[in-house]
Amino acid sequence: MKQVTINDIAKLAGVAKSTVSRYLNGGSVGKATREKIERVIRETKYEPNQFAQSLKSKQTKMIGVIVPRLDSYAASRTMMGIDERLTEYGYQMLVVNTAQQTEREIEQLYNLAKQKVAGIIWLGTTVTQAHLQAIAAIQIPVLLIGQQHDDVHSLVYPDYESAYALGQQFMEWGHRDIIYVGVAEDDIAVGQARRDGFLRAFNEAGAVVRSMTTTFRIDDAIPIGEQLATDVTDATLVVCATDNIALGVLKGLANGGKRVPDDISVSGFGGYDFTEVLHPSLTTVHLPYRRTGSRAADMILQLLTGEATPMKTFTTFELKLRESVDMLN
Amino acid sequence: MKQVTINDIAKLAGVAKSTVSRYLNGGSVGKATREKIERVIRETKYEPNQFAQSLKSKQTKMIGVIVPRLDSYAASRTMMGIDERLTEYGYQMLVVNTAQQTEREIEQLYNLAKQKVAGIIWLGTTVTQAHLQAIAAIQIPVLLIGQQHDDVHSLVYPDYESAYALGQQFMEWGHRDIIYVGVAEDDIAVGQARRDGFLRAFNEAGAVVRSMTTTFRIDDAIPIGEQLATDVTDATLVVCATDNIALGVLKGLANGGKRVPDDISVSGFGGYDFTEVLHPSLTTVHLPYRRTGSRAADMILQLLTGEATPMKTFTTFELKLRESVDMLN
DNA sequence: AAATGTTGCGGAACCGGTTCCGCAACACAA
DNA sequence: TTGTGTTGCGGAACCGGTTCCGCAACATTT
Repeated sequence: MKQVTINDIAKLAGVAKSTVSRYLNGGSVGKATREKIERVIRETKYEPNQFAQSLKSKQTKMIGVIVPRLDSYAASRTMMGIDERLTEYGYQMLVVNTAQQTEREIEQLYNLAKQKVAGIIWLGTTVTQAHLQAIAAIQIPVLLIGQQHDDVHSLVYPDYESAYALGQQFMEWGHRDIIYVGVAEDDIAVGQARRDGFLRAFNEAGAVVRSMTTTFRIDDAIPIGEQLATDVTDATLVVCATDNIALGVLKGLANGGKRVPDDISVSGFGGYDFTEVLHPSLTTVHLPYRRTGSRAADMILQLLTGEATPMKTFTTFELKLRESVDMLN
Repeated sequence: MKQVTINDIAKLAGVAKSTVSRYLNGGSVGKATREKIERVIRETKYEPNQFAQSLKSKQTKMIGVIVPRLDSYAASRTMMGIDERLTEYGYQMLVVNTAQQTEREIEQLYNLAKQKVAGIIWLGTTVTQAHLQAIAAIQIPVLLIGQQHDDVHSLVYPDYESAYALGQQFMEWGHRDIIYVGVAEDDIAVGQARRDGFLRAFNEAGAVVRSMTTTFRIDDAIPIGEQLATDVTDATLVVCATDNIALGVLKGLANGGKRVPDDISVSGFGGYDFTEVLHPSLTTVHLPYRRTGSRAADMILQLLTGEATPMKTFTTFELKLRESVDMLN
């Protein structure tokens, strides 16, 4: 069960180890020797030691992936997409979790660099100076998903545009008294872009909006729904910044005896699979997480080869207009 | 930006590199030299090269985690738990995805061994001879989660017992005409143990059971629900082998105009978070995925140190009796 | 036939650590 | 003073690859 080394191969084939190495890396090797080496390698099932290789080359066939949470739908789907493509190209995905702590993101950037990953895909929530500094320092291609910054290659969701589009749809359907449930602003994409997209649509139509803030956790949104159920309000629609929030709000409303969409409409954002099988099915924006993961893998691989790659790329989106939002007209 | 090496440290501190190495690994070093080395290391921010270390030691501080799918709730939660604990102990998690293909599990066992992970946590679906052979061959501790086999250390969910308990509860509530929606038998835990647990409870009470089989995908369960909605049947309860199946069945029933639990009851299995916020909230069995992940991390670390560890450990479970199943009496 | 170019291959150095071995310096017991 | 243990440290080998350099053998040109 001992490791077969290049020395063993060399000895068995009766050549120098440098020749074996050259054979493995496509250098010039004569026909006769090539065949000898080939045979020995096949027989011994030789596989090069990756540490020895990396020690010399200062590189690995790994792409680091920094995720804020392991158990978010978006992160899972994105990881699937990344992994799929990476595997095709003989790369491996090294996932590191930051448990939503910004400092850990920075820590992990350095850490991944120490581990000599070939590139890093970063599912970001916010971009700070410390991030940029780290990225500049580590000298490794970094691709940012979900947020944008001029100094980092990024693959971004059209949060603003899709929120605007969905908002316009709601306006068209006659909703004019809206409750918006968002998240804190330090998440630029979700906390700001989505909100601003919606607000623009609402403002353009002259709608009344009441804004509230919660977290990404379902549980925190339930009381908001309950509150809304008891409030005396003329609002016809609750617009939520994520599907999870919508889920909590729906629950809260149900707890308070309100029916959706008969008493009030609710929309989500993100397009989790199961939003379709809810009853009522949830109106939301579908973001192509998985495909985005695949594209991210493609892009980081491109960056590795030094190919020209646009700094910023937008993904598509798709409005899922379903039962949870009523047409008033 | 160049790597600082142990040679640099040795030179700067005016000692031999072996001394530096000894200092780093807790060997005997005099006070004066220790302080010199300490200072130099601090000033240069020296960090040992992991490849060089691994090359010599034939080990890494990584634990491989083999998962069938990256986007399953159970897998995500389990990974969280694993990662949490591993991080505490200075280990890293290397996740590999098998996309539900058994051959890839085996491939990955060998692959992880090649990468010299210290241990492997395997979220299994089925245990074949090829698996056992691989595990024996690679000479690395393997911990199996979710399935069991006498020859492999395993951490297993009480699928049978919890299904039996939940089934008994349903019997107590007076359900006697049951539809069971399960998955294929090649998943021992889900396809067999859960089913058998339920069936035992149903049989003991003399209930009538009709069994159906589907996949783990929500979409595949929808037609089943729809079918059930139109069928002329006296069944009062649909028992599903997973929450996802329950979700699909619920949708199908809703599509067919059936109300849950008024017209018919539905139960799930797994205890996904959002089953609680569904309306109606779903009766299910909660399995402690996250904690199990943490325990798995503990156990694999124990195995590494050669500590005695039981071959088989059961986790707890918790019945979540909620709105989706009616009490008939 | 001599000069020049090409190709195949071996030797040695190197990547950055760890570890074994042996020597020198010192303390302590006899 | 001599002998015996410790302790601290340096030198060298080693882990398993890659790469540079140079030499020999052969092919090609003049």
